[in-house]
Amino acid sequence: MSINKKIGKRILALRKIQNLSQEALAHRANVDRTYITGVETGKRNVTVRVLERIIHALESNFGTFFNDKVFLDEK
Amino acid sequence: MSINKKIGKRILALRKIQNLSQEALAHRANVDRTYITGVETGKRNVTVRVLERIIHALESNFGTFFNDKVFLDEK
DNA sequence: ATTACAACGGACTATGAGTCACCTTTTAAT
DNA sequence: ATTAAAAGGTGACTCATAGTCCGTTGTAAT
Repeated sequence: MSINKKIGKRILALRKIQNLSQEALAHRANVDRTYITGVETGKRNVTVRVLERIIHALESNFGTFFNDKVFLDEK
Repeated sequence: MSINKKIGKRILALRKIQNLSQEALAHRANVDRTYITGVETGKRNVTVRVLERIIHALESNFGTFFNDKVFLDEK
C-alpha cells in the first residue's frame, strides 16, 4: 500500500476515535474540509508541515502517529 | 525547532551512522544531490513520498525513523 | 594541486496547497 | 417510506513551492 494511503487510513482511524467530522478536523488543522478528504483517501502527497498540522489537530505527534504496525513493517 | 529541522537532523544522524555521503544517499533515494543538503539543513518541506525514499535509502522505515525523543515530545 | 565533500544560488519544471461548485451517501427524523 | 440535514467524495482550477539541474565556493585531507 502506498504511503499516502497508509497515512490516510491512520488519520481516519484517529479521527474516528476522537469522534470528529472531517469538517471539524479541517477546522482544527486549518485546512479545507475537502483537503482532509483528499488526504484520507490517499490522493494527496502531503508535505510534512501540513501533516504536522493535522497530527497536532488529532492531539498526537509524529512519534506516536507513526508508531503503528503498518509503518514499522515496511522496508 | 521546526519539523523540517528535526527531520533534517535525524536524516543526517542516520546517514553518518551508515557512513554515506550526501551524494551517495541522494543516489540511493533517487533524488537530486543538492536536495539532500536542503533537507538536512532544514530548508526543505519534504513530501511524504520523497521522505519515504530517503528513509528507505537509509534502510529504515517511518515507524523507526520517528521513534525518537524529538518526535515524541512535541504537541 | 588535486580530490572529496558539503553548502549555496539561480533558473527552471513538476506538483502540492488551498479553494470551489457540485454530487452522492449516510444518518436520523417524522 | 420520505424527507432533510449532515457528512463525505470529485474534478477542476490558481498560485506557491517541491524538487531538478546547472554551476560556484569553502574546507579538509592527501
